Amino acid sequence: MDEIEKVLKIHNVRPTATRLLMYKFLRDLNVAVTLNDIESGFDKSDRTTLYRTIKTFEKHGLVHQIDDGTGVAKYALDEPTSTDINSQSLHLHFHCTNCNDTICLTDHKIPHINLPEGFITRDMNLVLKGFCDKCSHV
Amino acid sequence: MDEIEKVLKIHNVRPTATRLLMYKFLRDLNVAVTLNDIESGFDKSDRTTLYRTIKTFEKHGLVHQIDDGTGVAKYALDEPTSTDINSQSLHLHFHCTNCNDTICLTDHKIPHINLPEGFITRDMNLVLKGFCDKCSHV
DNA sequence: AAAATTCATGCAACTTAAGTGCATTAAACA
DNA sequence: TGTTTAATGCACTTAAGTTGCATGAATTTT
Repeated sequence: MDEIEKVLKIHNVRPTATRLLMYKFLRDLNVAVTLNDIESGFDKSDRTTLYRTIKTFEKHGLVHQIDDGTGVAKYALDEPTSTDINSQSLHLHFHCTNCNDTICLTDHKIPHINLPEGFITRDMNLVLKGFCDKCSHV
Repeated sequence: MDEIEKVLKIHNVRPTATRLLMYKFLRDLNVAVTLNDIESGFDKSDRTTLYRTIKTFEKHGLVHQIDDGTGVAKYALDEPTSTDINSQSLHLHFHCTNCNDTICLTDHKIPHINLPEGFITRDMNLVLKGFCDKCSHV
């Protein structure tokens, strides 16, 4: 059985053709993608199907959504090694304002923040903006 | 002359009726508001005018836009004491997933992050999510 | 002060992304 | 095989953001 097929099944996602293709598509990139990016990579499939596919992935912990401030949702594969759902979201993201790429800095965790009395933190989102390694020395 | 009128003029914004009202509206809140929130607070004005007004404020450093992950842009007044434009954006924001309020934690700055070689940071956005002080002890 | 210019406002329309309803098709299971 | 459950595709809707253009108000120039 295919490797990707295994991953999907482990996460309780039925391995249909579209899903296998989308997983491969995401895996072969190292940047987060919008639904439009995905759409451009697939000739056949309908936009709605792709939308629902990525949402299915998200619900089952295969991808996480990233809000980089551009106003358009992006998605990136979770680390396959991760067991804890919440640890995924606690890494930070870098958004290059030049090439518009957004990447996961998975080994950069968000530092702890002390909040005022009464505030309970359940999740955090940190996006750094600037020039990525490809765009900084141009 | 009105106090608000002075503030606008200092920032090179002509103090029209709509602008004075919107400034007062924002000042009397302690949460960030969406364009819809603003619209609800004004019977008379047109949506476009309010949109352009808040964008004018933003351009002239009177407000900053906050992206709290809800998908809708929010705005909050800058600290009037600030001289540096960039220091405004470096405080962090808290978004309550219960009441949907988003507030500026102006005296909580974003800690420094060491990035890999080649990355240049120009801006950062940190949003903590969870329960605010009003919603946590319910 | 009148004319000219610049800026603000209001209305309509457009764009883009996100999301839903429903019928059809495919897969899984009893 | 027949039944049920899930996935897909098409059409349509919603919501936020944004622009074009004509009108109205304010500021500047003559």
